[in-house]
Amino acid sequence: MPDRPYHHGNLRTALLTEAERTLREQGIEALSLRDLARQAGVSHAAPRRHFADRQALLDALAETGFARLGEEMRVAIEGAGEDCEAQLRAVAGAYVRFATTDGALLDLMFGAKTATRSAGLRAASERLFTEFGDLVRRWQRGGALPPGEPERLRLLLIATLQGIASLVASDRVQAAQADALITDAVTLFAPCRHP
Amino acid sequence: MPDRPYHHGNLRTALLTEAERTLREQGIEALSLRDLARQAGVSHAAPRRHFADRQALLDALAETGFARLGEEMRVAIEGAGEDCEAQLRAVAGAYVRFATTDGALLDLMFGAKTATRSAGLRAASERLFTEFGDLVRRWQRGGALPPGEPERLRLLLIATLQGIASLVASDRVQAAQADALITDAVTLFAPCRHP
DNA sequence: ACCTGAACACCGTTCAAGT
DNA sequence: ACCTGAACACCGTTCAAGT
Repeated sequence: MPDRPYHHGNLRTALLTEAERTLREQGIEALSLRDLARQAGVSHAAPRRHFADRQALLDALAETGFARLGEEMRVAIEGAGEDCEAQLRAVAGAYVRFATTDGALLDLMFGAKTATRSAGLRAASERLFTEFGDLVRRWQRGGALPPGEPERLRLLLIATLQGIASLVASDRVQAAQADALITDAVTLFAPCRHP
Repeated sequence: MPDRPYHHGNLRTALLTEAERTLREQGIEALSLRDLARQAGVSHAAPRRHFADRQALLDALAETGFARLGEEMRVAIEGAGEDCEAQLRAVAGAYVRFATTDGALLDLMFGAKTATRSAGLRAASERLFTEFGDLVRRWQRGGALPPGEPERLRLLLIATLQGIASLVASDRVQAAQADALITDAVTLFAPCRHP
């Protein structure tokens, strides 16, 4: 008589949750399908039902990463009030916080050739990028960003945030330095304000 | 009678060269010490003399990556003439080219927690960052960058370049888009030129 | 100093079989 | 539909021994 039901019931979610934690605490090298199966209390072959291979699990992790980053950005904006520059600063802060706590996950999200790996991953990534497009247009109207083609400005903004996040995640920039970096970036993007 | 000498003679370099190629052509998942040893014609335990473990090889790869990126930047500057803005554009172009051809290597160079992994890697990374400091000061004098603390501007410039490179390496931005992105970035950094 | 060969524990993946 | 258990090929790492 087994002390757990034959069907786990929620194996896919359990694997992803545990994988995200292992990734955060021990890095990607420590992430193994067999180990995850062990921690979930299923056989090593069970994950195969939910993820075709290890790469599929990593893709799914990146996918949820994009969704969570988007969610945390929205929360940051809501807490920042009406001022566009404050919103921009808040989004940058949320992005940096994400990089600080989940640097290895960010690697999975923006690693080489990640854009076209799976349909779900691409879709999640594009959702975030589309959201940035909306934000850029709003912030242009509010005067926190200079005029110009929103699509081009959007890519430049994402690149800047991702670059700052990359420096933070790789431990080349500390928390205090990151704040200064965000300030400098916001000033740089602000329409013609530097002396 | 062996058809090759007992001592390889140049195993460390041979392993690194082959590893860089495999990384470029097949990605990091395909990189195995045993496979590299096979291709070099030595036993699977031989690489141990030169790299304590797999991570040490990856660190060494990242280290040579920083050296090569610096070298390619210097070459780009020399080919750009005296104009500071042309030099800035050339450096950005070299960085993007590096990201295009060696995206997986760039992941190793800027992945989570890479800054403090080995002394050699940290030193190589700091050499490139120091070089950016010199460039920023020169470009500030030449009018391609706004005045202000060079150390802060340096980080913002590196972040922007690294962010653009990240979008390129992950296939979220194509070559033509990358050119536009560089143009926009140079314009953004140019002292008060946007309308 | 540098490399070999055997050994160990671990992993991803496959597949026939079970519930 | 979901999971098990055995099997296979591969890997990183260790170590006594060889040249």
